[in-house]
Amino acid sequence: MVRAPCCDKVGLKKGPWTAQEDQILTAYVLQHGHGNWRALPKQAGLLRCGKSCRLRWINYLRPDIKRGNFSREEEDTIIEFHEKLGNKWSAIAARLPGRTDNEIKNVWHTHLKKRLKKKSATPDSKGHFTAAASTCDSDSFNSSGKMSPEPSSSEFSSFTDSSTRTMETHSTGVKNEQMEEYSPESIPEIDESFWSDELSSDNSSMASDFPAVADEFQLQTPELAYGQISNMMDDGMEFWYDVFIRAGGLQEL
DNA sequence: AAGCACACCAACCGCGCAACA
DNA sequence: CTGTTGCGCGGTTGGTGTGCT
Repeated sequence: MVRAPCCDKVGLKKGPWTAQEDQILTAYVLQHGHGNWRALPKQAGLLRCGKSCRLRWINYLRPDIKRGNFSREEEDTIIEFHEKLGNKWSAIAARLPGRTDNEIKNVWHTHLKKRLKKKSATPDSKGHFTAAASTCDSDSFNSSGKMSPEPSSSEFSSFTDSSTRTMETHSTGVKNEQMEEYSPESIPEIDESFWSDELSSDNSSMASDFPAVADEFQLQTPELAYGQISNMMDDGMEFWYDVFIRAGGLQEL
């Protein structure tokens, strides 16, 4: 059977999401749940296809999304399960709470594949290193047939670069239309404890305001919901605060 | 300073599958 | 059984930032 592409309707928007669209989608999903993705954009007043909305929500807007650099443990988990499962990114993502299949896929293609190649590289008889045949493919080489440059400072320098940029920009739409309101100095630096489930006493005391949010996202506790939302706010995205309030996530201020 | 190549990642595309009428 | 619909997955693309020459 032949199915028309889901985004073929004239008037449906494609490309990067704007902050306003993010806001509308988030508010709608928080209030009503996603239910039927196909019908959601129409009901929410978005000029997007349901597929696009679903992708945006799953890969970016979900409050339990974990951003920032991958820990060594996470990298090892990805490698381990990729060995077992192959390119089953969703299955691998299921082992890494807060990480999306898309993110894992990107990390694999941009970092871990190279890392494995490097590991599997063996010196030839002249003492030169060549990639093992089993892991060598065309994208190791540029058009002129030379090896792509490896990170210079350390094997994982690109992870640091990646996380820094991720924290600074988040997405094209947010960066362009929302994040510009915040100077880089105004955005607090975020350390590893940012994503920890360990809660401060502050979080615990405030968390009673977040049962609805915790329930909505099947987070373990209201404390966790509060922690995640606080993270967003700390990240300079104050407009999320309004979104959650409007969605009924806060009982009172 | 400008141009180019590369790295990164958000988003799109097409397909397969399951549920349902 | 067949066709339709919706969802989820994996592969791919395109835009943007960064670093090098």
